[in-house]
Amino acid sequence: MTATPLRAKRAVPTMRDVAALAGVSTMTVSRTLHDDPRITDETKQRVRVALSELRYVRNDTARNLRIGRGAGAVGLVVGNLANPFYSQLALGIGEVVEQYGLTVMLVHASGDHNREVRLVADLLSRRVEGIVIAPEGDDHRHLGPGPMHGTPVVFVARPPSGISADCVLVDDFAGTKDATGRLIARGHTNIAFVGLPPTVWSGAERFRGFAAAMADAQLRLNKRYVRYQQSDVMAAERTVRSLLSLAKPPTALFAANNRNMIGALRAASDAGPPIALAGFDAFELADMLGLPLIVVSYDAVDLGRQAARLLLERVNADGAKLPARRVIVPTWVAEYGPPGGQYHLLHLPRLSRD
Amino acid sequence: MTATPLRAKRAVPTMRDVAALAGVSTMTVSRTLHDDPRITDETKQRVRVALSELRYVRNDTARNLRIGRGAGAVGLVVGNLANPFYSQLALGIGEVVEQYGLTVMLVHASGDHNREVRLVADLLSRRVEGIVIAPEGDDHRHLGPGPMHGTPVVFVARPPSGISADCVLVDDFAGTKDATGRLIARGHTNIAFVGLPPTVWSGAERFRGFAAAMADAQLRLNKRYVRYQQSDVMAAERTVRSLLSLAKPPTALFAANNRNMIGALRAASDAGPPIALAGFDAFELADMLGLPLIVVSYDAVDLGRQAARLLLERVNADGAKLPARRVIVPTWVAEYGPPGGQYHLLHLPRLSRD
DNA sequence: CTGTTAGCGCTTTCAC
DNA sequence: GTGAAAGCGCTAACAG
Repeated sequence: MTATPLRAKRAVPTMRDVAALAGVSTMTVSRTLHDDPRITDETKQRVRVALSELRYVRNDTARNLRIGRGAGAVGLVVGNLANPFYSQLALGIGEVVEQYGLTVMLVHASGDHNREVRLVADLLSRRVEGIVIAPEGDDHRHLGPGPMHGTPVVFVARPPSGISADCVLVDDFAGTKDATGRLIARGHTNIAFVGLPPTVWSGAERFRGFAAAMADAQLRLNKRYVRYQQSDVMAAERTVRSLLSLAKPPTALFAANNRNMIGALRAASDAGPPIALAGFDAFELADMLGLPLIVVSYDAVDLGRQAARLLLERVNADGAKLPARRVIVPTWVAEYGPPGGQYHLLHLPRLSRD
Repeated sequence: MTATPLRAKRAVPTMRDVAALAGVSTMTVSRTLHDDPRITDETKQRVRVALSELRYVRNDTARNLRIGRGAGAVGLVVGNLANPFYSQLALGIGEVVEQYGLTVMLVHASGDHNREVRLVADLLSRRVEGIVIAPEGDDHRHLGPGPMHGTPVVFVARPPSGISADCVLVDDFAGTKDATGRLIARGHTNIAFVGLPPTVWSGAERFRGFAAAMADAQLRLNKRYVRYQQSDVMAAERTVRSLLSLAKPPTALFAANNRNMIGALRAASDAGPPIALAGFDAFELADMLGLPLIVVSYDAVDLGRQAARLLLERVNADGAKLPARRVIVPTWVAEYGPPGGQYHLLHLPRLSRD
């Protein structure tokens, strides 16, 4: 009875194994893999047989170390993967970087600044070629050229503060102003704003757009109609419920993002004074709710693509100084209403009915 | 993986630089980083000053090579990141692997088998510690122990075919059977099935659950009510529209996934014979549509967690043979209806119950 | 045409 | 307590 060695931790074959089997040196194997024209076809053939015999897979970790590259990956730091914005972003980035033989290392900061700092350091020690980040907060020192040792960083959705870097932003201001203007055009004057924390850039910009539309129409902002909070469906629902129970409730509101809009929808679906809704971020089935709705959309996948392109330009620039660039992704506004077109009748009763 | 050469020769300091600055050897730097007790506190202090002076970041690529580890990452191969199932999966996996100091390398196969084969080979050459995959098709040879050289693989949502591997599945059969049973309990006998291609496992299982519920109720399957197609909203919409225009249209249908359900909703919202809807996969706002709806849900984040746990056990088992395991994630059924409870009156007029 | 040498940045081993 | 040497798997540079 022969003691068949338990194949414990069968090591992945290296170039040495292939070379030994083919009776050549490792360099010949390496050159065969790169299809170096100087190697004889017969030799190549022998090597290829050994390669497939052993099912050789090149160790890119070792290769990258030798050729002075990093991990051959770009880091993507997102806040909340459950938000479709981030999955679309990842999609767009992956699409572009893949064409350069790079992959995406995805990490999830969960909205925690300290965690983000740790994760960025971690990506750095893994020697990613660059980082795309939607940063938390407005302390971006850990993303500066010093700590990053020149590893390129592209900001998405928020501009860098205190440091200089490329960024790709959404046209938060214009989108919000446009949508708010449409509420006003429908005759609303008492419009609430269910906002994000004003410390986050998009929150501030969207509020600015809201305020600009109001000012253009010579409407004054009612402070009791302006609320801020973390992006959270339940919190938004409570906020909107409290708005609706005011002595003089607003007749319309602008929800500063997807999550707030969903919360507003839930609150508005309860019995209560009717309210017209507008908000930032498209969401599936918006058109199927049978409710009058104004939605600001943008192409998050394209935002990812653009961010990846900026990043790769910088990676390839090889230390040459490019000026910091800022790309603004456009928004558009969609309006949905009930199928019968009984918009005002059904949902804006203050305008034509009651 | 051969692509455009990227050369980014950034001047990240190495241990040699730190050692030189501190006037010690690289070993002392290494030991200081690991807080080796044999190094004097004064020496450590000197090294630490140099470390922070240069903002040293360890090169984990080199470290992993030396200590015989891979990339310190797990590969995640998904079909369609735009599907929330995959983002939730990524979330659960990230949550677990991060506790072991690993990151997630995310790649996107876009439903293309050949692409998937390439991407898996690529992850392998990057020496990921393991792979979680929701594979396309039923040819899983590229994921067998031979090509993978023993790199652990965990299948999600579909079981391995032709090879043995761990997998985490959704209880497609039970969920579908339960939901279909509820349609039957409401008096429906003419029930359509808007299915996935029967070649995908979850498609087959969901159909099996549907058929089992019908058989239990001694109802016969009407072939004209059973349709299959790619998971695509517009295709599903067309399919359901054609079902509704049959001489004798079904009074209810089961949509085999999220995408098909959305398509069915769109078709059913047109003028046409009313139809009761049931389907697989939760979706946001299901409860807000004001439509009678039966939805099969499951916890995709937890599915990711479980997959990651199986994978890590195998990674840590270090070659010891574990038997292939199969975890089934449970489903539950939620029923939604219009707020007024006028369920049948509004949407199932053919029924006289209640 | 093919092989040898050296070294990417780190850590294991052994010497002092 | 600290350092020198060797090598993880690969490839650039130079031999032959």
